Amino acid sequence: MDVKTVCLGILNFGDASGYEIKKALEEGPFAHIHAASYGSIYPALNALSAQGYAECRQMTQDKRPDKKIYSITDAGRRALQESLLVTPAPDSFRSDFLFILFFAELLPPDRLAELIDQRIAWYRENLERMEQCNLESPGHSFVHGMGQAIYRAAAEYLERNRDQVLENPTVDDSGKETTTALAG
Amino acid sequence: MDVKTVCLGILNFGDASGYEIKKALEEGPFAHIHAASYGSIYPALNALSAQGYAECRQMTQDKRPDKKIYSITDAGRRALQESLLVTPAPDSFRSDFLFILFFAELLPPDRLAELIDQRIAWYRENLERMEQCNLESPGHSFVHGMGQAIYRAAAEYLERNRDQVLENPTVDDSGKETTTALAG
DNA sequence: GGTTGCATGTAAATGGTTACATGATTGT
DNA sequence: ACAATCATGTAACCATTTACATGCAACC
Repeated sequence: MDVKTVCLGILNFGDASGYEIKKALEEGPFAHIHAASYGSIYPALNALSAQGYAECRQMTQDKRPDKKIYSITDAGRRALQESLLVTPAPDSFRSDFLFILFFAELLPPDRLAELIDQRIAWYRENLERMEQCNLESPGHSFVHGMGQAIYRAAAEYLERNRDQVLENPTVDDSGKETTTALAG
Repeated sequence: MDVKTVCLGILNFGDASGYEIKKALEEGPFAHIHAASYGSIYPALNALSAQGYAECRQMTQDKRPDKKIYSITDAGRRALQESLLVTPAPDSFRSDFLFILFFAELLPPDRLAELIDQRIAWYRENLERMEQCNLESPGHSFVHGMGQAIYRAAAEYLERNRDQVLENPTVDDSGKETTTALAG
């Protein structure tokens, strides 16, 4: 699912500019599903226009820079519908946080505590923002609810196990022999 | 957190070959934290050796291709510890599944059901595999437990809400005017 | 006077993945 | 006979990010 398809999907919800698409992807309804930078959004919108999947009208604004509002076309709607039918690629997930946590024993305990507390705060903030959010479609509600369920579980886990991992004394690994223990 | 650092981290757990590192990343203890392909792992291991962060010894095996077993060096351990102290980049997450679900109304109901059921099965399989898994360090247990908590929440959510989203009649969007509704 | 928000865009660099090349062994 | 597992590596390709370029308005 490339940025072009993502933009098309957002346009299917309503007309938008590149700037607004970015916002939808980071704070709006599509937050945490697929991030993208301006460097990929603007070229994607140009490509969509060139293919006839989107139309663009210029908007001169008062006391604001000009805007380019994109609308999805019938061809675009058809293309979107088609791309929704392909087998979805497996989720791609990368977490520096979890990677670092894996080596909890190698971290200064106060740093570990800071890391976990920041993460709890992040989940809580997002949960709050998500709760006061108007849902426009069944699909939106479903995905939104799933996100909340996951964040709630993550936050609760961190809160419950925070002290346990902090109490564990930091292992002094000098002279510790390394054994291959990667299976399972 | 690039593939080089990830390899270094895995080597800190124990000696391994490139092939074994890949396995650790997809089925082993590091599964679902950071994926990588051979095309990035092998060059990373070469770079690690060139920098003196890892050492390599050739292993001629019986009835198997030769192996190159890498070990982390003291310099490598120091480099790893340093990279664990930097502020972690925000998690990067991309889900075709959630993106598609967002447009549940545009999908054939049977396709929607198939998608959700496959996903539930995926979570359940992984949960089972994770339960019968030996944990080697406090960090490992912590991350592992968090992964389980999240997968359990996701699976339960899908099971609870599966029928609700399927019962919702598919909206016929012909002639529906599009309004900008991306905020919040 | 500095930062944030609005607004669009490009070029270079990055950091990967995919496909290819090779080949023995074991299981179906 | 065919697929899968083990095992390493390269080169071409790809999508996307980062940094740069520009500029006005509002707020503190």
